[in-house]
Amino acid sequence: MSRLLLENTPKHEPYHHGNLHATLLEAARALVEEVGIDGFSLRELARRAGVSPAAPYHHFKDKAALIQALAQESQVRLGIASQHAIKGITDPMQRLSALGVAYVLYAFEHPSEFRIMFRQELRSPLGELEQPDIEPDPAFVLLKDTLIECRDAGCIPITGEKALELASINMWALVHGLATLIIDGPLSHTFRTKEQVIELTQQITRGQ
Amino acid sequence: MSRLLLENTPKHEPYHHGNLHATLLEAARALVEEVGIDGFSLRELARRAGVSPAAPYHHFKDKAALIQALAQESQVRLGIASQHAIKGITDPMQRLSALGVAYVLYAFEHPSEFRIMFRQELRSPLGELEQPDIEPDPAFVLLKDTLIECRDAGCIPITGEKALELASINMWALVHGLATLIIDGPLSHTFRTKEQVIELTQQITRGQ
DNA sequence: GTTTTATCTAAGCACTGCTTAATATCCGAA
DNA sequence: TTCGGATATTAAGCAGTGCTTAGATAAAAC
Repeated sequence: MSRLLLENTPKHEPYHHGNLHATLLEAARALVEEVGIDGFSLRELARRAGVSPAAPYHHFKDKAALIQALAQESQVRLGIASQHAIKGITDPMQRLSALGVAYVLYAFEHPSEFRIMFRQELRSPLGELEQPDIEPDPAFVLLKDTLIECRDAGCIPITGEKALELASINMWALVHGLATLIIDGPLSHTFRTKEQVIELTQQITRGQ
Repeated sequence: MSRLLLENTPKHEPYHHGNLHATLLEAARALVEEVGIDGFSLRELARRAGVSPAAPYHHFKDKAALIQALAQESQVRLGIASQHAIKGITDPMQRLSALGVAYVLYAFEHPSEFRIMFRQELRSPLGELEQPDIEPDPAFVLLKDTLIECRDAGCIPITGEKALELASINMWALVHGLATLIIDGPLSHTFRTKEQVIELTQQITRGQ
């Protein structure tokens, strides 16, 4: 039983350095948030983890693979944050708005993480088609589900599967664009505080 | 008279290498489009321009400054493309839609250029507050103007300056998010051809 | 023709990603 | 208990990078 549990989590811990794989990811997250994705280097990461510059290459194929892993973690975190945001809210439209705010807020509070999630160039350096499975973005799934709730409750007129797809793309593009403009674009000068960001997002998503 | 004209354009051309400043920008644009922003290097650029690795530093403070200049050029180009897109169209709502399509299409056809325009990290490496003036994005100005046309024609109910600001942010975020999701996000797998992109954008912007 | 100014190069420093070969540590079997 | 094999890590080095400093070259100004 406990054996099964151990086999489930593929960590070979009590070897040399403890669990370097996890340590690297953790340190990488902090480093990226500190110096940005362009200032991020594997050597500095190794330095901070207290290992040699070559050590990370035994846990990640290359720099891009590590960043890819980081991006996947962030996707999960964003999904969790989204679920947290709608917990306790019953009205479908309010759930939808809360999801939007959670999305933009996550970008605002973890800008480097957010950027990494949408930088395809970083992930597969030369189209090596090595992505094991196109895992669906959990935040997007949640958004789509909530949109269905809204439709079923009669709040939004959506007829047909295609209209649903379009509506979800619409909503996603809206909050994603808002997030990008706020953290990297011209809106960054105007909307600085968390409260301003929340208010703007609510106003924008309400208009839908 | 012609002297005045020459003084207007600050090129000191017939020196050493001809006009290296412009040559560098041109070659940089091609190089970035070819290898992406992360694969772009000043040394390779110098190589292609046929000058020494140190030469570009006499025309641009550093790599970030060159990319900044490139981004500014792209902003102008996007503005021109937008103007081109609405030329001849009189109906305000159709003009608005055409603007949206032009925006997304520009991103689709010049993805590297588009990314550069929205990568603040690249431009001022350590917040050196050296940007001379916050020049307004020409494409955004055009969008706002067209939105005013729509309001004045009675197509969209907008009351007050603040509502106008919100509506333009709304529209901008929508097309910007769409563009980002198409070139860097999950929609890149679904929407591949120019025709697909145009159709999607029209459907999305029509829903507004 | 000389001086001044603009333009470019040569050489080098510190850093990077990544590879190859050798080394340390642990685990399980003889 | 020893030992072989798998696991984890290091050392050393290559090619490439951004950027700086000092010097060379050519055009402009006088």
